[in-house]
Amino acid sequence: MKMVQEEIRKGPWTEKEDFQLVCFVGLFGDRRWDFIAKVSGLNRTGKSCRLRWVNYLHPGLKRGKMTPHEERLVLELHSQWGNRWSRIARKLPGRTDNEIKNYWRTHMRKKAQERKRAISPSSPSSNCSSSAPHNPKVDLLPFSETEERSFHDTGGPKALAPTGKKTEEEKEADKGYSMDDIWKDIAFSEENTIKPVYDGYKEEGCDFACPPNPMASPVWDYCPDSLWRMDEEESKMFLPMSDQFISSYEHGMASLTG
DNA sequence: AAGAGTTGCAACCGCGTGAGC
DNA sequence: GGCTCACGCGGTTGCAACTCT
Repeated sequence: MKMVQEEIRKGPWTEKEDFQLVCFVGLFGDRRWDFIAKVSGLNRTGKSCRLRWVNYLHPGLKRGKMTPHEERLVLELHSQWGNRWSRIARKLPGRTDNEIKNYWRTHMRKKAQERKRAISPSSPSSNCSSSAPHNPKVDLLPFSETEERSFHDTGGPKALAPTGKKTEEEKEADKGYSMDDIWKDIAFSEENTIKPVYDGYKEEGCDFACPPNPMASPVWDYCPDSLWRMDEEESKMFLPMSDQFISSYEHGMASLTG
């Protein structure tokens, strides 16, 4: 029993930590993160544990490149919802909000650069007349702000509807024109050439109905199925036994590596 | 081959929200 | 109703891997 509070660990996770986390999530579920962080013996915050689980260790995760279908879906949904990454992620089983966010940023950065290159040689200041001097991001916009496209500034088409109650998208729009609105604009212009492919994933939540992916978290191989069927009562028996997991991890590694 | 620049991704941070007291 | 705490989300950063010169 350690009496001295060790320093909270940060930075990249080790395989050992991953294994510990997977096991304890199996025992206690993926809700009580602070609790898991404490009892697991990982010197991590609950937040950090949750993030690691959601973005990397979750069994339903797909890994690897986005498929063209997924890419289109991201564009489509982003044009509807804006930067609601978690919401978008629910429509892409096996993809995380972080992954989609990263994809979007890098993808759109590229597009912006390409667009800039395409525009700049012939008309370096052609659309500057309508842009605010203190708002350089407007230079990237492929079109001036008009009512036709104003739904991007308000988070999507729904926001155009004159409803009494503000939708989440409307609230989002109240925040003003952010950097990401640029990406929205770019996406919107793409949208005109890309046919929507949204094919009716279940509306409610992410059910991870995708087939098990062999690329998904390797740590799962080490964790016995039976762990996942334990109820909380049973799991209490394992509470003080994080060291056991470590040794079983080492055993698992040893058997895998021969 | 080596250094500089770029890209992609994992992880952290800050804030908003909702549940429990 | 107000307070506290944990969780979830979106934005941002850091760094390893990759590409270019």
